[in-house]
Amino acid sequence: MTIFALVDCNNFYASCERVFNPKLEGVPLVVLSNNDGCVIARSNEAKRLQIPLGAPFFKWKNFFIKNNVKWQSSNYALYGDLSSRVMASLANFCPDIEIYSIDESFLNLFSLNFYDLVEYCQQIKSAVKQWTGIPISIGIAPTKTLAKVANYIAKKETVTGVFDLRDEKIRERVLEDFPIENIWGIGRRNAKRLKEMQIETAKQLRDSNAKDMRAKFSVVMERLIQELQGISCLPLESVQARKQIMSSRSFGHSVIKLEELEQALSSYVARACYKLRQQKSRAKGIYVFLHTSMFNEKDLRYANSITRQFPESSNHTGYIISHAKSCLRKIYKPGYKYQKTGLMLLDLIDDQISQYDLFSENNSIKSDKLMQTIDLINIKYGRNTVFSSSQGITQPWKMKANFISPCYTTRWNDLVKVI
DNA sequence: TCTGGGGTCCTAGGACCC
DNA sequence: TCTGGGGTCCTAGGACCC
Repeated sequence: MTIFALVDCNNFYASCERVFNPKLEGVPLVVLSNNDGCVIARSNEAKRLQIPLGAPFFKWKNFFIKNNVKWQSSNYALYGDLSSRVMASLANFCPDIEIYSIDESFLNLFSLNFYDLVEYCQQIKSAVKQWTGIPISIGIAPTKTLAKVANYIAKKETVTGVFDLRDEKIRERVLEDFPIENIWGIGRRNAKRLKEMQIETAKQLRDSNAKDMRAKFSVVMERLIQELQGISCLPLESVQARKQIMSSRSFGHSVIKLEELEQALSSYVARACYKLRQQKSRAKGIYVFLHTSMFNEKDLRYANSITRQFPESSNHTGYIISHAKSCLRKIYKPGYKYQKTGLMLLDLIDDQISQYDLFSENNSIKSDKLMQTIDLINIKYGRNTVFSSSQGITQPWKMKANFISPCYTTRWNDLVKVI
């Protein structure tokens, strides 16, 4: 049996910015994507001003100034650190936890059912606020999909920030008013198809024939319908190693030269390989892509990609950089204004079971030690204290982040001083 | 000047095998 | 007139999520 709680941090990135900067409290606040491109998070005040998610900064800047909207570049070091603090706090209350994203967790509260769960969740909420400064909302229900619905209601319609959807009568009333496009797992495409079939509310979808819907859509839709009926199909999942690791960034300015593309790509490889080693995997292949801007109508466009298998699996930054660069040279064409390059590490396997190439001259034990040492130095003294020379020194292609907050919790020099 | 960066799962269809 | 019946693996593409 299961009783799920979905814990969701309210306006997470915006809330993180407020934790150490009280001036941002009570005013409309937005957080910008990499390169200060578009809005990716909004405080409630900003939502009330109808600023849409994805609003391009350069088009909205005047509006922001006029309406006294504050903005910040995104600061993932800060958000990642506050996220792990929130998750650690939650684990204190319920060890049965699945960290679903940077700002969401599912808890299985079944073994705590002897408590009044609504009251228990309110305790969780105030403890997390007190320990981390982050406001959260909690939805309780017998399935994950319903817990998502409950969370939605908790955010919109309650003062307490906790909503319980276990009671069938309450569920009936809520699902009746709940539009299908707000259901977890129904995207724009399927919402449109469902509406064409006169299915517009969660209740109508729940009462449709699951088997028929499976034939029309897929097994995903069948499971979703059962979840709405209160039959749990999606279990709490433990943390699994990623099956692929991606790293890419848009450039601060367009890039034409191959050498600069190589530097950028090498930096992304270094980042991806670090993540790869952290999850104790090796990659057997790589996918490299580059493209020009998709919005620019004046300049010539070009996009290409390439996939390559390695002769032996690896998590060695230097080895993978050399493959990535040779892939890049294959697809690079001079004369274009490139906007982005990146890579995906493919076919990841456990580093314990990897086979070394019998005929390779690489001394893997030695290079493993080297990588471990580099990682340790960079964890202790900050990212990129030691890096590969092919990443370049000046890095003219680097992203813009003109409005970034200090790394209050992860960099000694950025600690808040109390005077 | 200027528009993010990651991920997952499922299905259909082709190649190949016995 | 009239094509066997399984099975696996791989890939591309679609749909969705935060």
